[in-house]
Amino acid sequence: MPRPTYHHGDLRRALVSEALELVRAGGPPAVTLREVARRLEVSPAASYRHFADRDALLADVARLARRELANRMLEEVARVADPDPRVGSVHRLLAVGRGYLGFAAHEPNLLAAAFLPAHLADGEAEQPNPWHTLAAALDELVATGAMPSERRAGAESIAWSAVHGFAVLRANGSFAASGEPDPDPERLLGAIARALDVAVPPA
Amino acid sequence: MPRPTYHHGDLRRALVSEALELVRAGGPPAVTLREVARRLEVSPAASYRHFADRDALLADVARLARRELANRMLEEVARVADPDPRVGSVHRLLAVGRGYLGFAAHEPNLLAAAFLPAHLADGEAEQPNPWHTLAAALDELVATGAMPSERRAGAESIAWSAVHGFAVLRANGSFAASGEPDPDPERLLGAIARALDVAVPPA
DNA sequence: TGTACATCAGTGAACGCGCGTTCACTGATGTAC
DNA sequence: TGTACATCAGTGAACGCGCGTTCACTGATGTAC
Repeated sequence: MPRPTYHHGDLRRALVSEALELVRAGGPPAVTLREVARRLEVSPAASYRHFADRDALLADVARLARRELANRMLEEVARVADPDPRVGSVHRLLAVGRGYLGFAAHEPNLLAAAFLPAHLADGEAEQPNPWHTLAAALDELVATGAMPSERRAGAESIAWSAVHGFAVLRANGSFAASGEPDPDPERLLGAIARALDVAVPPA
Repeated sequence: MPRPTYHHGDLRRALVSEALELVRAGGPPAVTLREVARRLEVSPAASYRHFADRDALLADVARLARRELANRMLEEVARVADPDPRVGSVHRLLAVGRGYLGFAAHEPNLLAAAFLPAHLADGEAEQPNPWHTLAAALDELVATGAMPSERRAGAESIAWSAVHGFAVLRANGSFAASGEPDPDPERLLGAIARALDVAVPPA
């Protein structure tokens, strides 16, 4: 059935979300303007009414992917209910990492897309933002005394590296190929806490 | 000047090494059979005398990249001269990580290529091998008492994740984009040691 | 040492493909009066 | 409320491109006698 009207209504949004589906299934290289148009039953030239070129479309996909990642992290954080501020702050840090790893496990291609270039307009900030979510959790650790303040500087890059590397290596099958078939994400989170001198309270 | 003889002499090796140069400059997608042939001044069909298809060529490139990575790690390990076995074992672990990070910094595209699928024949093992190099360093730590043996299980995935994530995030500009412009690799290595409960002796 | 011939490693032309992008166009929408 | 017209968001055909791969071929090499 052809769409009822000549005009689509919300083609821009439809293009981005169809592109996101293609990424989900086949990674960024799977996004072609022609395939997106085909799925939307629209001519290949139609997308040029809304995006300058393929890269501009992908940039929007990347933003969406980053937003989904950050949301996933925040959901996991919101789950933490411990009333003690210090204990809670530790569990919130772990939750941030857990959200990242969970997202990566369910949507490996979306994680890859999140690292595509951004095309941000000047002064524009992405909200919510994975990096800031991590930074906030680390700040809270210092505030509650769960992490020594000397460990704060550069802590983002340590935590992020560990979690990201784990996600990538698991996704591309490197662990499996190396005889470490299925490493435990919780163990990695514990290792990160140790690296930051954060004492993990018993759950 | 056309090559002196109709036959090339060692086209297979030439194909792989030219492909490796293309990867070095532009990553795996930059490898096309036609471009490789062009640079070697050989017809596009010539490569089919030596490789079943493009993937088979890339698989060989991947092996070479892995070997270069492992060699870089081993070079760094060989630099460690500390006579004390315990102290030496710690420095050798750090050297393994330093080799990985150095390789990644100098050849980001080769690191990516190292993770392409392998096409290993049955029972064939790659030697030297990045994973085994890391595993050996960890074994040595336990043997010298520098790392508690309870930390040994799963230690590869922790160390590898941190180092790989750091390499990838630095290469794709994520740190820079997040306001952490230039995190210190040595700091990361220290964090890994802490995560594994390895006491780092003063250098 | 010389010749016949099988094998090997190249050639060059062609195939079909899907892509991004441009172009002149047209149908639908919305605004001014 | 109705009509004229500008604007907007699509169409469809075409462009040029570079790719992987196949095919019948041919020049060079090496082996048997």
